[in-house]
Amino acid sequence: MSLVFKALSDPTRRRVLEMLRERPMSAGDLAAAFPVSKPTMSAHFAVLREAGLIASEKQAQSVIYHLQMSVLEEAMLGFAQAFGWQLQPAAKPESSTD
Amino acid sequence: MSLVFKALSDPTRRRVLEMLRERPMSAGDLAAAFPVSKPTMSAHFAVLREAGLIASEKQAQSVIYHLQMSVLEEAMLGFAQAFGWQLQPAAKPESSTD
DNA sequence: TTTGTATTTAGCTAAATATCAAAATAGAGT
DNA sequence: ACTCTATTTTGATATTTAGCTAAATACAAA
Repeated sequence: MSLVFKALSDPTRRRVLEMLRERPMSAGDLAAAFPVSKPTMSAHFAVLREAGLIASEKQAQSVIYHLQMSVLEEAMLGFAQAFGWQLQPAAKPESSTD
Repeated sequence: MSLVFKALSDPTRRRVLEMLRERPMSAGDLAAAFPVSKPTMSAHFAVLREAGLIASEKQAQSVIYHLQMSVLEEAMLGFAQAFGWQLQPAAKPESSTD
């Protein structure tokens, strides 16, 4: 749980999670969306991975990251419970179905 | 929001919040519940205070801390919303009414 | 005003974190 | 076997963090 909150304490990493909520994305595509170097982004991915919040699969040269929604949910549920809140998990977002 | 998650990333600080959910407590009483020095606890209180999660009032020699539930709620609501969850806030816990 | 109790600040160390540029690795394609 | 592209690792530096002891502050009480 500490690892999850630590991971969430950085705005870049929170934004990465939000982006991955829409769809899986490659490390490069994610990195391109932020004003920091690719090695720095790689380190952020590592923090998220170690917290269990994202997972990766290799696809040709690329590394595709995807959100592990269940881990995020469990951490939030666990915490919410300690404060007597109820959290109802969500439907997946529509990937701009226009 | 980053400050809140940063504050929550330490188990001692999370436990402090849980204890303050039951009732306001003095710095000393809180400190006595953890196996670290009082200055260390004071630093934890400062982190929680800067995140807005607790507030203090002076009472004679003591400093009484209390939870700012609304700040915690708002941070959680904000985050939950970004992931499409619903969070319903809670009743205050019974302070062992036996 | 001296003493005692409660809490914080100061000053320190060790470990962790965030960032970068440069080098290394992994795969595909030529 | 090269060469390109994508990503991570390495090595360096700066900052932050968690912890400690000792000193300072705040207030009450004697």
